[in-house]
Amino acid sequence: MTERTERFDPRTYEAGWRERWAADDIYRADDDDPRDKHYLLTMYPYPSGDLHIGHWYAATGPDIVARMRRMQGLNVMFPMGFDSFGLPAENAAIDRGVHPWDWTEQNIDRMRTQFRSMGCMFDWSREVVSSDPSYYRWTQWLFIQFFNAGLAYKQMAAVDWCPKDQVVLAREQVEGADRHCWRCGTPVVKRDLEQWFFRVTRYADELLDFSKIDWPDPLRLMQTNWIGRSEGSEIDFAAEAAGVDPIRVFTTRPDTIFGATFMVLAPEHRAVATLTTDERRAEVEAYVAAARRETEIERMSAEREKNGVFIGAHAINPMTDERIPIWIADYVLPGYGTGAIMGVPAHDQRDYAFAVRYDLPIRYVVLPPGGEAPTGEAFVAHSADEVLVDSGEFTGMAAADAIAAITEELAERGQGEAAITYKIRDWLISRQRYWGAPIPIVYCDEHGPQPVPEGQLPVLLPRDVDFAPTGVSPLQSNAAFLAGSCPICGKPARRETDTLDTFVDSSWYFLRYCSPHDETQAWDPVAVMRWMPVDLYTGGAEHAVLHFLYARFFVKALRDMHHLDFDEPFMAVRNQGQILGADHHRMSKSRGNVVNPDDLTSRFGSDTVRCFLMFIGPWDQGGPWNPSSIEGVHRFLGRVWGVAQATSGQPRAVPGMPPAQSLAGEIPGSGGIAPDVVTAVEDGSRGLRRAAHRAIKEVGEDYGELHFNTALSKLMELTNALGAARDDGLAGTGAYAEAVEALLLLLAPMAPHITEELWSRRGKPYSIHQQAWPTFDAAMVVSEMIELPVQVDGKLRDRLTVAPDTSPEEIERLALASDRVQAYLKGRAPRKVVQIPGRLVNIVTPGD
RNA sequence: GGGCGAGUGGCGGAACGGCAGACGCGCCGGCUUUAGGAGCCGGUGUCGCAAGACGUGCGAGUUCGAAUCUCGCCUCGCCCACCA
Repeated sequence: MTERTERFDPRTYEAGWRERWAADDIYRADDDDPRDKHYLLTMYPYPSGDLHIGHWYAATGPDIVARMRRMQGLNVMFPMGFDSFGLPAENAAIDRGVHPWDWTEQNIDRMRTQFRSMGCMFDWSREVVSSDPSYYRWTQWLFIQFFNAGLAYKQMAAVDWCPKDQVVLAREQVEGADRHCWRCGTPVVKRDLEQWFFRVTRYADELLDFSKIDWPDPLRLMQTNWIGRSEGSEIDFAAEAAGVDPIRVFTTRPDTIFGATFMVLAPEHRAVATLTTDERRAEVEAYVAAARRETEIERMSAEREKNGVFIGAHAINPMTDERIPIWIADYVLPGYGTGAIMGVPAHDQRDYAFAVRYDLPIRYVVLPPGGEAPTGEAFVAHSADEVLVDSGEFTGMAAADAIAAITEELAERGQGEAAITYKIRDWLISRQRYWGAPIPIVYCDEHGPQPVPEGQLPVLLPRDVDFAPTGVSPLQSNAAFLAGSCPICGKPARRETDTLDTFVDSSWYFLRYCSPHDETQAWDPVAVMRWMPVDLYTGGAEHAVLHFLYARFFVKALRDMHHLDFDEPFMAVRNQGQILGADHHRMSKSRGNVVNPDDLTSRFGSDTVRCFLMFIGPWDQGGPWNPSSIEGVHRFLGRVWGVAQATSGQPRAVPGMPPAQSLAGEIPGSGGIAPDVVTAVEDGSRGLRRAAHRAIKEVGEDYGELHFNTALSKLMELTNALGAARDDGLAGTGAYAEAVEALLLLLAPMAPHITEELWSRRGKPYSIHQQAWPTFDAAMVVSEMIELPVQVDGKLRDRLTVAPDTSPEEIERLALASDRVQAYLKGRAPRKVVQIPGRLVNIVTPGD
């Protein structure tokens, strides 16, 4: 008889095991553990109030890997914390009158509890909270290091301003064609403000080098495009007016210089004021003023018609010695290149449109060999066989060669040089809001901006402020906070009231995890040497040009300041996909499509939710929420529950079979099968063992590659094989026990509770999560007989069942002997026989 | 406008250039159950009684053999976008 087991009800055991794991501290990562370290990191979340299903999705993947690596004998650190500075806390305070401190603390408490219900192996003893003074003290210390190294500076600049959030934004935080705020979606405007920056641009070149790290291609590509390196030349165009400096332009196509028939300056270009002639001045000033008033959206729109104003002055084309008019136009951006261009309408679409509108000459100077100048459009091809025409001594030269030759010629004359330009700008880090780390600077009337002495850190964020957004920092409303003193002369000095961008906090939290309780330094160098760099970092791809860029910059800058001795923070990065709402939109409270995991776990238990999330599809893909198959995953765990507790089985409808019980104990379990036992049972147990060993091989590989969906499908196959084996009377045999134990160990990372429960019920030692990962026997993985497809002209026509070591000659003989093959050959000899060992045979007919 | 990625059953999705559709959902049939639910067994790409034919967005190509590689289209998604 199949014995009765208790009904499968995860609610009876899940919470109990979680409590025991926490009490026993089994996930603590010990600095002194002699085994090899493995640092697994998943992005710490913003404590928005409730854990949603996306948090589960993001955390379960790396948790599975962490658990497997631990079972494989590595000393795993898998920490968790909270990115707890930021605007939502402040907005909640404004909307609901809760103080940001309290709002944040309540949310963290709540989310910590919810996180624990997932059964993830986070080492909570290492938790960091970025809004805690014990953390931001060191964020401030880091700012001072950057300041002292010349990597933090304050400058007046035209910056992006979000009118709704009343705060400046970094360039990376302005998104989309309509230039909107990354947080609230409001279109940004330009403002001239004095702001703090980190000098990211100094690291532009090194940030382009991904050779030491294993990151997803799309991520590397996005960063590369964002950094936007362009190689070209800077060229001086002499101004016609006497006593005026030449105007320098940047171009990637110096080979087209003979076609430069005008010059365009950005309206903000500093030469505009001196070059503009008196009769053009009124119009020019009006245009400049209008350009400054316009929003970024209006200015940057590509669809917009080009417009500009002639400033009355002329420059000299250094190659043709022609006089060319100087214009200003807002399609030339002040912050890129030199803020000035040579207008080559024949070879640039924008210049072409501008020239057509203002009737400027268009001269084609680079064409395909033997080609003719197009009419009505610019020729912007970049193929290698373009050739210069009408270009003086360079006529006939290939464009690629001309780029170097013309640049060299200009360099010899002292009128230009090869140059590299980047799109990336320095990182704007100051914010005019309350809930962030105060920038540790004081302003002395005599000594200017001075860093707060390190011994006086942290500069505490005062509780008592009016944080209604007014466009100036709320900290200005607190007189006591404002009153600092100059570290040089001791006289009263006003404190900086801007706070740091929260991306500064997250640019180093992975370092703090290494020694989170160190009160004397940002990190203990020994601990950082022990744990860093991160072996695998997982998180959402939405941070591609934000956090990933900043964190790399931090590590490289700190290395150059001799605070770190490695180049890259994250050796491998993988992005999980996003779980969308059932309506295929991003989950958001306003859409009402947010899925709350608490409801699901109370119905199905945490294991089912974990497995279901991993089964949805490829982890890096995500997808819309569709809970219809969660029942199937729950049923699977129910089958695991059943097969793992079967100690004997009744052969089902197999006439003439001896009772299964009689076999129990006779089969030692490692291949030594009693010779006289019924063949069917022998085959069954060998097949079961093969299934188990295959699963060990493949599930381990899949976990390592983060292919959780296929790993689970293979665990389902093993479970189904166990179910069939039980029904064939194999429960109680050694092979059966081996397969059940393999199943439990392999499933443990994904479903930690049920496997612990079943492991314990089998009388195995606590904890399954501290057992060694199973190993497979390669010989066990191969089948005794394989089925070989036989194709005729690439189409499947028959199958052969042969031993894996059958010779090719024998396989060919068997294949040609097939009636079905002969039906297509019609007595002729094959033209060719293709064999892929172990895979298939293809017989090519002579054809008609 | 530029770049990147993806198109496979009713659905989520499998498939080192080698048996397309693993695994699961759903559906159909059966067993069990007073019923509902749950469970178990079998079936399930399309057309066809069958033999068989046809099938991975469309069209070409490479190959003995293509979902997979190449080229050209179409559709969807993401990123960047007057970056000289």
